[in-house]
Amino acid sequence: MSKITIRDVARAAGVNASTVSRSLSGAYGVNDETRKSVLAAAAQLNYRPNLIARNLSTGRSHTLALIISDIRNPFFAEVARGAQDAASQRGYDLILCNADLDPARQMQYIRSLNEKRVDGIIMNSVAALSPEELGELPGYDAPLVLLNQPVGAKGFSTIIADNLEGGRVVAEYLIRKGHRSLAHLTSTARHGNLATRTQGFLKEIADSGMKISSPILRGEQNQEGGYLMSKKIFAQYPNTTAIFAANDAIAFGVMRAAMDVGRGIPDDLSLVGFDNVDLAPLLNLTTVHQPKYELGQAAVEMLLRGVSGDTDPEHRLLGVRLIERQSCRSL
Amino acid sequence: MSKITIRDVARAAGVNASTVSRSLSGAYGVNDETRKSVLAAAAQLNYRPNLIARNLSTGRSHTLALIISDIRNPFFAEVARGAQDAASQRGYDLILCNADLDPARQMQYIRSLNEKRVDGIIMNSVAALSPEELGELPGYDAPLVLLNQPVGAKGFSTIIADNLEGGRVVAEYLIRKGHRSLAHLTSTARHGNLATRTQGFLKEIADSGMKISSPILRGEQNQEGGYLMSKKIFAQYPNTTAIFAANDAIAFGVMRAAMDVGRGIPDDLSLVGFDNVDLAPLLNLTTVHQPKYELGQAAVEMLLRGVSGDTDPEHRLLGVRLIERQSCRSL
DNA sequence: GTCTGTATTGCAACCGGTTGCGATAAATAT
DNA sequence: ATATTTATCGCAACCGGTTGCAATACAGAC
Repeated sequence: MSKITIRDVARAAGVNASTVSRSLSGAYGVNDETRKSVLAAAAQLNYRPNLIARNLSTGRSHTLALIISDIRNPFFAEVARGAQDAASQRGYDLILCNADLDPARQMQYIRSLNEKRVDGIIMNSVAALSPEELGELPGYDAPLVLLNQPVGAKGFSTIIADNLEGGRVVAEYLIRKGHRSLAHLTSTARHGNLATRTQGFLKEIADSGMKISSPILRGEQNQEGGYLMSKKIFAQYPNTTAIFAANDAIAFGVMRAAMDVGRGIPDDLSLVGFDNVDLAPLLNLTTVHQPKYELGQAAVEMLLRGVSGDTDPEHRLLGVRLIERQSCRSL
Repeated sequence: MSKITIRDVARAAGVNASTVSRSLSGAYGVNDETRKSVLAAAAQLNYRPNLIARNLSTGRSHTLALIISDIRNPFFAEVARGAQDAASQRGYDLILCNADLDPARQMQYIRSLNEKRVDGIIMNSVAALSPEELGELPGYDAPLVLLNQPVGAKGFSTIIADNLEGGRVVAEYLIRKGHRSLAHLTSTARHGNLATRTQGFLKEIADSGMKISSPILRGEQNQEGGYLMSKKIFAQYPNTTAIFAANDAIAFGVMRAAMDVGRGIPDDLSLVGFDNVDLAPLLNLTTVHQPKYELGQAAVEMLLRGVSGDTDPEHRLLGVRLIERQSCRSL
């Protein structure tokens, strides 16, 4: 169809291709009248620039990429939306990549996206990468912003919510409510994000100076995992009065398990989640709100700062806050 | 960094750039030994092909795009995941676009994606487009697959779940359970997808030959909308025994409203949703399952069939099924 | 009237691949 | 031994833009 090139327009307007290019880009150095006639010719022919050609000569693709584990996780959906909005607003497109926490696939995406000359990449969960893989990262051109990565000395920009503070406020809240037999449901300690919440939680308990029990269980970080871990808690620590789930998905699993065994929330069990996903309000779950949309948005901003030449890494820590609903009671 | 071009490799291997190109692409017509040495030189120099350059000469970008309203809608997240998996498997990347049902933004994306020479576009909800905008669509190069679009004579491929049948089975189910005072909560009749569910629902009621009331309320197609419409139902049609929500989000709003006024589900009110999103099982919502992942997957397959030259439009209707949980009771 | 300065536009190279065609050499046919 | 086929590889154009530099024209300055 539209195989009209800049030279076709040039011929129609009776000028050189370079003049057309300059007219279209609004560059200084072209007479107003010629520009008018060029634009007219372009409109007349229904000319559409070929951005691939432009990208080749300018070296920028005006495309960013987001590598996450799974877009079906509402947390990432919200991040993706923030990122796409920010990108779109600045004239960039966003490529979506689901890597399922598989390091090999993450690296595969990194490689192919670099060959495609994307202008920047936002990547989640580098924690699972091997040292060799991490070492490979700086060899690529596209600037990288690490999402949900604790500040490291890796030379990359990072952005993350304040998980430490988040864990802390949960402990503070539950203690204030009079709970002394807590339990914490989380995932592998290698998952830095969740591990930091655990740290903040335990530190506040220790700092309180009170005698508080808080066994930690580890399982899958989803509903199913929460369900299974809860069952263990009910069996092994039957007098637990409050559970801190490391994310809302786990908390939902706790709810299901509690329903199964006839324990009501909050009457027979208090529960706090983390993330504040869309369903948390519906299920009346008290949880810690993470600024998910803002995470995606800010990640893009940092990336584009990197694109325009600013190269020294930046680290942002976004605030969190406890959203109190009706899943906890005072003892 | 990696500004090593195919000519650098050529120089290192002592051959012409064209030979390098052929060696790399595995094309017929290059001696095994020279290929070996070319590959060795490429590896040695850590050569990475520039796909932008390749795209320019071959005319394909190996990139697809998905235009939806909002990725935060779990329905679209699932579709997106299916689409991205299918694309990735075939060596394509997927650009994500959120257009919020805004026709102007949809068209803006279409235009810019075409300038970027994407190889195909999957688009949701063309219903809102004006006739002029619809008329503009065929002027573009990238093949288009319309998602959730009733089969039309527009010359585009379409893919959609069987909403008519979905609406029908809900009516059949509720009637069989003994309900005679129904209510249907949906959105604007201009939304084709939901409208078709309504059609199927009403037709089955009519076909049943029984005396059944079923007022229809229209509002926003989200939790908030469901909440508000439920309140109206409770006020205006207090003896309604069952509600058919046109999607799960609306149904969740109904749940919240019911909780507010102290009506239990299913004891005091039966409820059926549509979509079977992730949380439906958790909330015990009986609903109609749509093959969301498969919709995205199949859309990509259709698109790639179009890319390889097959141009006649194809229409796929994917089956749905009622998932019975505990949100309805028999009267 | 000549000189210098500025605005406008064209020329041609370049971005980094791909590919049709021709040249060369080696292999096979006659 | 010569003619013809076949395999391999280089040359150069091409994809469709961008951009540094030179050329031209026209202005005002002297």
